[in-house]
Amino acid sequence: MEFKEEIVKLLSKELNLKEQEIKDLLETPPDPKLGDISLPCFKLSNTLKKDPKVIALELKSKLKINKDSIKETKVIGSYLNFYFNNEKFISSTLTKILREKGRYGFKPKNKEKIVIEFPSPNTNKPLHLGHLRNMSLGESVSRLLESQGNTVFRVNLNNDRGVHICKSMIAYKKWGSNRLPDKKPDHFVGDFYVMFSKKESPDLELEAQEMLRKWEKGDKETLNLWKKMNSWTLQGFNETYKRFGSKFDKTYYESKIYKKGKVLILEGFKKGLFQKDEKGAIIIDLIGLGKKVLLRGDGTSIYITQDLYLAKLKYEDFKFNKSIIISASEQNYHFKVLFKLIETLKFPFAGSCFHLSYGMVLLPEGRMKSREGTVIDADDLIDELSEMAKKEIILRQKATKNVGAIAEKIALASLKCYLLKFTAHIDIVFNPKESISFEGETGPYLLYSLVRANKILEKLTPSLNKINFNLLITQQEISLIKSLAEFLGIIEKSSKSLSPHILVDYLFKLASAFNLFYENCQVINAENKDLKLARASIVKAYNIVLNSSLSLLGIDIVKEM
RNA sequence: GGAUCUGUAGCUCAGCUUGGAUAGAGCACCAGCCUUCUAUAUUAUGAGGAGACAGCUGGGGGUCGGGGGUUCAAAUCCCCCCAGAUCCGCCA
Repeated sequence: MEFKEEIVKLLSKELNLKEQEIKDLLETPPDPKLGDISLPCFKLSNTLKKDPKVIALELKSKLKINKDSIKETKVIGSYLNFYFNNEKFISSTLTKILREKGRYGFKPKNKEKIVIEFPSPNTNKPLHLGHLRNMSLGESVSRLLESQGNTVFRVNLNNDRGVHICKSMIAYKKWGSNRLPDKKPDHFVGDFYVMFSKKESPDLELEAQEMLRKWEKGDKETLNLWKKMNSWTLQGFNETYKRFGSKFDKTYYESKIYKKGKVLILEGFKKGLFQKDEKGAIIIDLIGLGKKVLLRGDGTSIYITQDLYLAKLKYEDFKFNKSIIISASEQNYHFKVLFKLIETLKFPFAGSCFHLSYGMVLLPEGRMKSREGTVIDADDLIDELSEMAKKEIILRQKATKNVGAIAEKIALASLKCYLLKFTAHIDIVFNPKESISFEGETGPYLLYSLVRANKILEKLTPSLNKINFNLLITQQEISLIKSLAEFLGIIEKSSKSLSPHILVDYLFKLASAFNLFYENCQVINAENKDLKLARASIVKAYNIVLNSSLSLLGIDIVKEM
């Protein structure tokens, strides 16, 4: 990075532009033969009124470069290209990584406080594959934000009341014969939801609505059943959260807050921000978003009412600078309305809310539907992947100890990596077989390359003060080191744009650079001791960056596989 | 009908915010590349095991959905059209 800074400073003197403006102009050439950093001169030609080629040539002759860090400059086409002094670049990059270790790429604490809400499930059925995408994003985005110095609060909302909850309850009441769960308790509850849906009729629907009224009136029998079944579901959720590595700083319950949004709407109505329609409901006419009911004619609240209150509650609890909600793209419209409402009410956090929307996770067979029971259950899927990993390990006759524990880690790595490697907002088709393959752009591929690196480090420990970096001259060594240096820009970009896929994408490139190095440059059997140590320092640097990265993705590493 | 998103290699996707050098990966396909031990009458061949643990190289394959526009320059910006997904509920 200091190389780039140096170029920026030199150029800003010659071009009479701000450093940031220069920085934005600079790019990385598509081919290393074209240099390490390049300045396209097309835009400059607009203001300087000269042929871009001429500008590049003039700059080249004017610049007083320090040969110590920039080996040479070349004009190719209308580009002015800078070539780093490799020796200097290598030693400064590796020294930095080996010194900073796990802090490499991380920034010191700032004052930014960010609340991130996920996965906010309904408590009438177990977590499914969609929730896993939600949770993978939630955890990795949280960690990425923390890596850049922000303080992050993870919060979860249990949607634990409403007609959908009553449906599971009705089915249990009718056909459950008061049984206790004989399986994972959230699955037990979910079975009754599916049962209800399969037998759904207008009468049953009415019964569910009637039960909701009883619940809201505080009917004891209904409340007891609700408490019992909800505690089963939540207990099951907690097991899954633990297995998947999700933790929350605070959990909200819809049942406790669903009435409280009312006041906010009524206040807004008094201020004349909202209208009443002919049925007495309070509505708002949002330009471009249509008319939206905020409070029913009978005075009861709806989804948007509660979400408005929750937004305010989160602000009161955490005084955040930024609030992120992770939910499926189906809800894009809902959150647009919510944020518009927050603006209309002029809440102090207006403009600081962000919906991180993710696309649906489809199966090769099509969309999952929980009411039809065609959902991919989260626990079952992890079990299945774990089993597949186990078979693979046994097939390869490796890791005879702890096969189960290793298989579980591989399964989770496969899953998380697959769910994070795509841009969040697109729909994806989940392919279990592809996700767990040991080849290709997969979690196991990354884990495996880390294992390889670690096996070398078990036999050789580089010590910083004895390394002769000048011995590192092969193409594979240099390109791996350049790739390691890119981590700084990647972690920043990935965090800033809330896009773990940028990091994942980079890791595949990095791992592939490492594999090339591994193939071509012997470490343990290197010609002499100095080269051995120098190369081991690259391996160590790789180990550091990959460890950090996997951790940022919420992926646990393995020692062997 | 309206809104949002998506369309890039046979398949799955990056790249689009901020327009720049031959449009990149992975999978699949084709052609290749280590050392050593064991089995085989021998050669061709090649099965199984081991290694710093399952690696690598090259190749073919593209109307960047279609059309128009802006620009010195468009996958990227603007407009129109086509196809798919989602939403448009006093459900959550």
